[in-house]
Amino acid sequence: MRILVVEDETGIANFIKDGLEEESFAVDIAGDGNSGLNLSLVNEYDLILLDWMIPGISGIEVCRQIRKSNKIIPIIFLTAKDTVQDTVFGLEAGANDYIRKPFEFEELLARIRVQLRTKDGEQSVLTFDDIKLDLNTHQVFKDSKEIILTQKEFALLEFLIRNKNRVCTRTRIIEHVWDIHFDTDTSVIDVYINFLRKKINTEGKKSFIKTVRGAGYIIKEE
Amino acid sequence: MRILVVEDETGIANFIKDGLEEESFAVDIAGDGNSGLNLSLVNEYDLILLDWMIPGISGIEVCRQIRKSNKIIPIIFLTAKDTVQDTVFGLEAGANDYIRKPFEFEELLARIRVQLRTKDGEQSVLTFDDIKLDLNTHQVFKDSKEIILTQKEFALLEFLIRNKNRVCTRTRIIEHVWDIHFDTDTSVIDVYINFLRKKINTEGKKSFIKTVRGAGYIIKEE
DNA sequence: GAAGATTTTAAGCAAATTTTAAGATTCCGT
DNA sequence: ACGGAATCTTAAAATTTGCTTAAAATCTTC
Repeated sequence: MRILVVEDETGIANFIKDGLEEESFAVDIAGDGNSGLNLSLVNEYDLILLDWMIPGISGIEVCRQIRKSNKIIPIIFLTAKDTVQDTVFGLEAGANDYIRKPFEFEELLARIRVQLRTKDGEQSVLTFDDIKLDLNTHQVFKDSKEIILTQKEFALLEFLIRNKNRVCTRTRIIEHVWDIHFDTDTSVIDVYINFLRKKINTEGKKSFIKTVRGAGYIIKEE
Repeated sequence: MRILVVEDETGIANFIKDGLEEESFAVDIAGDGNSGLNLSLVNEYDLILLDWMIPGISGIEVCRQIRKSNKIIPIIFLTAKDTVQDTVFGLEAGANDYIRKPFEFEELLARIRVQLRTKDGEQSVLTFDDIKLDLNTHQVFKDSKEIILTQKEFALLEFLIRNKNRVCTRTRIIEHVWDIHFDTDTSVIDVYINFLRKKINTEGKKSFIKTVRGAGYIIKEE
C-alpha cells in the first residue's frame, strides 16, 4: 500500500516515513503544496497524509484540488492547527480525518487503517486459501500455524493476495512493492518469490504462487 | 500490437519496453527525434509514446510532422513538462493524450488501452465466437475454459481478433506482432498459426483461423 | 562497533519459448 | 492427373526466461 506524505518539516516527514515503512507501506514525501498536488494526481496512492501549513499552495487547497479531480482517495490532515473550527474546515474541504499535532504514531497508524479498511469494505485480515494475513499485527498464518516473514516478504505476499486471480507483472510488482520506477536489471523478485514459496508451500503440493512466463506471477483460486 | 517509444533516457525507455512486453506488446525504441520520426513514417505502429525533450528535433515537432503526413495513429506525450500550458500545447500539436512524468506504469497502460479501444466499444475483453481474450488479466477462454498461451501466441491471436473479418497478410502480421529486430524471410507465422490452431480448435470442426491462399489468414464470423 | 538478520546482486543451471529449417501435404491452373 | 507453388507439420537449434544458490552489501540491535 502506497502513501503520500505532504509535509515540509523533514524531521517529521522522515519520522512518519520510517514508521510507516516498518509497517510495510511504501512512502513518498512531498515538501510543498505544488509537488504534493502533482504527485497525488499523477500516481495511484492508497492514502494521503496532508499538512495544512506548507510552502506553496496550502494543504486545504491541495485537498480541494484533489477532490475536484474526482479522485476517490482517503486524505488525512495532520496539522498543528488545533481549534475545532480548523478541524471542521479541514473536513469540509474534503478530508476524511483530521489529526492534531503533536500526535502519537500509534494513533496515526490506527486511523490510517480505518481509512484503508472502509475503502473497500474489507477488514484488516486478508485471506487466501489456508493463508491468513493480519495487517495489524503483521502476522501470517497457514492453517493457524504462524509463519515468520520479513518486511519485504510480507509486502510482496500482501500485494499478490490483494491482486489474486490477476497476473502481477514484474513491472507492477517492482513499482508497488519496491517503489522503483525505472529500468533495473535485478532479480530480487525471483529471489523473493523463491523465499515465499519455500516458507509457505505445502510439501508435495504445487506452489500456490504460479509463474506466468514472460509476464509475471499469479495467485489463483481453483 | 506494436508501439514505438521515442525516449532518450535508456533507463526509462527500457522500463517501458519491458513493462509493455509483459503485456504482449511489440516495442521499438527510438533514442532521438529524427530516428523517431523516421521509424514512425516507415513502419505501421499502432501507437506512439513520445517524449518532448529529446536530442535532434523535439517531440512536438515529431508530432506535427506525423500529423502532417496524415497518418492516423494515436500519439501519447510522456514528458516532464508539467504545466497546464505545456499540456495544452502538446494536445494542440496533435497528440491524443498527455501524461506527466513521473508516471505510474498502471496509468500509462490504462491510457494506452483507451487509445487502442476497438471500434465496437469493447476495451479490455476481445471476443470472437466462443473465444474470450481478457487483455487485463491476460487470459484466454474458450467456452469459459481457460487456454494457456505464450506471449507470442497471445499477441498473434489478439491481432487476428482485432482484425476479424479482414484478411491479415503476413506482412501486416509481422509488422504488428513482431518488433523491428525481425528478419522477414521466415516461416514463424505459419508455425504460430499452427500452434494456435492446435490449442484452440474444436475437435472435428474446421479451423477458426482460415487460410487465404496467396494472401494470409482471416478470422471470420459466419 | 560487532553479530545477526535482511535485502540485494550475481552467476550457473534448467526449462520453456521462439525461431529455423526441411520434408510432407495440399491446392490450383493447365 | 501433373507440376509447381504455397502452406502445414515436425523436430531440433537458438534464445530467452526463470529458478536456485551463495555470497556481498546493507540495515538492526545490543
